[in-house]
Amino acid sequence: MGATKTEHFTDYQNHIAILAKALGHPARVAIIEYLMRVETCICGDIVNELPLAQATVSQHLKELKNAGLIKGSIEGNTICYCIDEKSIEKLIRYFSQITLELKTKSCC
Amino acid sequence: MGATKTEHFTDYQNHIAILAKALGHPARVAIIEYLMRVETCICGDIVNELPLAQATVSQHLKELKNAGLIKGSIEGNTICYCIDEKSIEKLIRYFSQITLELKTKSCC
DNA sequence: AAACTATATCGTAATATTGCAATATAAATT
DNA sequence: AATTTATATTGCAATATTACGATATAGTTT
Repeated sequence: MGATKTEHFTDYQNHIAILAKALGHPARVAIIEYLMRVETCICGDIVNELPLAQATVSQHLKELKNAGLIKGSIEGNTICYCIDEKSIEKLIRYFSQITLELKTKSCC
Repeated sequence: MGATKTEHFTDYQNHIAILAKALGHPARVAIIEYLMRVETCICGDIVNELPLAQATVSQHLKELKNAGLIKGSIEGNTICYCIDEKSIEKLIRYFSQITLELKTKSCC
């Protein structure tokens, strides 16, 4: 025991959880916000932006990438990381559906 | 080392991360969806809905509650858990802002 | 080619999460 | 009051995450 029992849940539930989990760390939230702010994708600066070691930032970027929240393309020496808008939109749709559904219910 | 360095991030970043982290497990996503679906808050059934032991479900409920995603009110013997709409709306606002900002950028 | 720069990976320690059986608590029913 | 029902807590094992120094990889510059 100890590992998440993903097999008991739907693909959709697992996917939402993966996206949410990737955003479940303030450093990764900060990375997303940084990528949102910068005009160009000069992404090496992410390390300088964050109060974490380069190895740690690289690991966080990897997790965001694995979750599909960002995508990175090699640009010579550097790597250009960008937010994958589609995943953010999926989250918006999901949460919007929840609030919409809640309007029809009378609870607490 | 090993623990998240929350002190280096803003309250807002930490709060978004807390909300996202709470949704970062398929069981908790399933709980939210169940609470969204049911008309009344007969919430003891959550245990029956999920393929997890009662103790595990209780723990997941606690985490959702700590994050502020759900609220529970004691109803005699049972407890009535409900989604806290405000936290979902906060997430919608947050992600909407991100996509809005991205429209003004040209990236990847 | 040697040195430099940017990023990833490895190894590892500290900490957190997941899951559950067993037990505790507390209200409801008999 | 004893039993039942609903939920929470405790304790613990398995696993995952977080963080970082050290090292690897690969493109760039000199």
